Amino acid sequence: MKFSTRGRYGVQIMVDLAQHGTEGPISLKSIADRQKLSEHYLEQLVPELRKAGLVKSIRGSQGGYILAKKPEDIYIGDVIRILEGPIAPVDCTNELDGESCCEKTDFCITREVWVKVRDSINDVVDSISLADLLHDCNKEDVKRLSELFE
Amino acid sequence: MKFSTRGRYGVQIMVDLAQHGTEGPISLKSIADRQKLSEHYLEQLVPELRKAGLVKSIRGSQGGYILAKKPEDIYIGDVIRILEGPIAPVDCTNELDGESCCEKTDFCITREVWVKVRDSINDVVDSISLADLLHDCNKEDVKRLSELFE
DNA sequence: CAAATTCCGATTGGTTTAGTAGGATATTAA
DNA sequence: TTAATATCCTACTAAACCAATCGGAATTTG
Repeated sequence: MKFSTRGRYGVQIMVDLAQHGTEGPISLKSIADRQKLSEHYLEQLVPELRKAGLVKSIRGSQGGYILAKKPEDIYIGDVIRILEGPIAPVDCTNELDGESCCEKTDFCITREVWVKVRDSINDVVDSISLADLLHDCNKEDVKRLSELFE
Repeated sequence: MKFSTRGRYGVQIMVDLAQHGTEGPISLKSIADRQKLSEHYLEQLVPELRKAGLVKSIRGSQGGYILAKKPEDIYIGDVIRILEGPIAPVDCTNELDGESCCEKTDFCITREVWVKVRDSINDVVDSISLADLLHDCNKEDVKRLSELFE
């Protein structure tokens, strides 16, 4: 029960863009350097965020990416679902009715568990915006930075 | 973000045992037949549930498995964690402090997301007992059975 | 003893994951 | 106009993981 690197790196990319977005387009290279990730691998992920309308790209020299919306309007759930596909702890929770997948078992008694888990995860990630994360991050940054001088 | 078959089958096994547990030891073969699963594969899973104290085994002819506790005292979360390992959407949420894994990123801003997801999943699966599932199942069974005669 | 059953370790085929390789296209700056 | 910097795009690959299978050994009942 793990998120893959796609969702994790995706959130890191968005946070990085939010933190540096005031400085004009941010190149993948600079994100990869800061976050210690493979630039080439990120190249596979960011276009999907672009196609989904979460970031905009500027090609060519001095180009890069910027957020397509305010951090307040970008939810972590969207980032994760774009890169990982729908959040569904088991496949049959994706379907509208549980009929087609569950004829094997006793009327799919266990389905209730997976549906509740699915809804709970989606509720959490859909309740956290990029702005929420940044806000906490800044407070944390200040705290840790000040600790360095104690 | 999926549970593997280990957790899913594990819950199915426990539900099956709860449904038929009054009839003495239940063989894996009968569970595998009812749930349409590979008996040999289940053989890998059930011993782990036994070692964890969730089921008891009776060896030899006419042997099988029975629940080791009342269905009210068996929580789905335990079944899943025994078979899948700790529920942690990313690895670093397993650690007591986020220090050792997160030096790469900007003070691990994103960790907050994964911690909340982890806690939310655990809360859900730890709030559902085997008895809860059985209760819902029986109502559903009755409803569906009656629909067959309409 | 024969059948049924749990128990145990090794192996396998397939899929997924995380990344690499190599280049095409677009833009800027010198 | 040319060199440098970027995004963009399609393949490919090595390693890990998953789901299951295989082949038996040990235990108990009838």
